[in-house]
Amino acid sequence: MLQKPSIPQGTRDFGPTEVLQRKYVLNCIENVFKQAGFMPIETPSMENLSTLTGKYGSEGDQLLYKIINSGDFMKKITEGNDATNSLGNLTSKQILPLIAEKGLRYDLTIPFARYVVMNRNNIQFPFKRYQMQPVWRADRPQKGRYREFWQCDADIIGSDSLLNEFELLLIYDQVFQQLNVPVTIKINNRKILSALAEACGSIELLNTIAIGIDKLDKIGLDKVIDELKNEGINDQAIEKIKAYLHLPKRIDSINELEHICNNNASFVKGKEEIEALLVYLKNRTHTAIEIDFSLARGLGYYTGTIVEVQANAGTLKMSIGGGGRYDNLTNIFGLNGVSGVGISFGLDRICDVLNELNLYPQNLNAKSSKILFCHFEKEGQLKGLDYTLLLRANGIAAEVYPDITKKIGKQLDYANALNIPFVGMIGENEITEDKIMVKELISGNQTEMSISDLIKKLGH
RNA sequence: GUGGUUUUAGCUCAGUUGGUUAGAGCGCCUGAUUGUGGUUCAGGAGGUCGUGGGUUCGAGCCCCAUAUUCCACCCCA
Repeated sequence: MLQKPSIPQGTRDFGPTEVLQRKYVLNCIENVFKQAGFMPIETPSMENLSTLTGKYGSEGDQLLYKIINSGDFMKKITEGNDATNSLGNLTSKQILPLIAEKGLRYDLTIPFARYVVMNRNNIQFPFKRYQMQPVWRADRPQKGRYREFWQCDADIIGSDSLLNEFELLLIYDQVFQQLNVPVTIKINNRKILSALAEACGSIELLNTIAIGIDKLDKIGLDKVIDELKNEGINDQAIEKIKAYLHLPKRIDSINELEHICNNNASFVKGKEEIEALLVYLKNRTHTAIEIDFSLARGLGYYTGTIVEVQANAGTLKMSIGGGGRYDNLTNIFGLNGVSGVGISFGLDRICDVLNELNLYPQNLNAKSSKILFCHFEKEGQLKGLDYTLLLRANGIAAEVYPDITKKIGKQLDYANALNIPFVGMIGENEITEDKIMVKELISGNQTEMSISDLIKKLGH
């Protein structure tokens, strides 16, 4: 049965060019991570569902890919007393834990927290780790949004110091400078948002308010206010939020905030943290850093500094990186009093931006082979093979045209298509003279030379 | 998860109110050039029209289902 091949929605194949482009970005990020003293770890693609569920909010749980149990996965259901009758009455939510106990990881932070708790006795704190691996989300795909994508995370866990925040911002600064991507780094502090929520009546409102004001740049002030009213925020609180959102994106605004938030405890702490971070940042970074009190970020576990990176050029409006401080992430796994802070690079979106802005180095997809040996019969091919091995032994990448053909044009086409700069032609004359006709494809110039001269020519 | 959109040759796309054998450009192959490519000229191959049903004498075109693409929500890297 002939079947048209396809891949699942939201996944992609990467050809040689794309893989090389992705590796270029990965290398850049990894080098900066290493230079800043971070050590690599890797965790499995799948985690126990109990590790993943409930960590990303109810929305997040729905986006988790679940892995159906091996073997007779219906056993636990059919074993029930009134099994056959009740099966139809069970909801998906009730059936799920009976048939699936593993899921694909949704991000790298939760698996990291799990790793830290499991290895706490072998870890030297503060622990600086980086991790570059794919993650999966059962989201509906669109531009810049995939079901399988890579994150590159760096986290420092086991230290409260705001120096860590600074180090991570510096990593953003350096990576995007090296990649030549103009970006804006936005920072805020969850404690300021908590202070606002408290001033509006209750800390319970934090999530509602955060989600609302996070949309400010996208839908505008009026619509944000409308949404918050619909969520049941009272008029007095609305006035406070309005005043909050009217503040210019500058650190000076913090003084106005003091009044809006009644200078409550959360506010005082948040202000302290932001100001301490600014001391570190002063004159030490090149990227535009924006204090944006409307930045909220979705993931629920952040408790202090939050950060998000957006490209200033190109059409991608979504963030290409983000992170923040989480004080209690390891608590859920039974380890208290360990604070961490981390950032993440969205590899796929960064690659999308580089692609659109044409920021990849020119010769990235050039084949490493310097020369292709062409020939007309078996004898020439064998000669070319010996030359190839000799060149490789001298550290020069080379290859032989694999098929025997009289058509030299075809062999030249091949070299052209693959950006191999030289061809070495070996026919009857060359064999008897023990020479190679070396042609440079760009200029079309060709000269006959011995293999030792060729090694010298391509040697450096 | 909600609403819309896309799918026709290897690629980018035409295809009229349903009507003979579904087209173009680029690419590919062959030859002019039996040992010299990127130019030119001549010729050629390649399509179950995303998939499965239905309506019709007749469907690329109309209807239903499904997959996929992109977009807006939701949310997020």
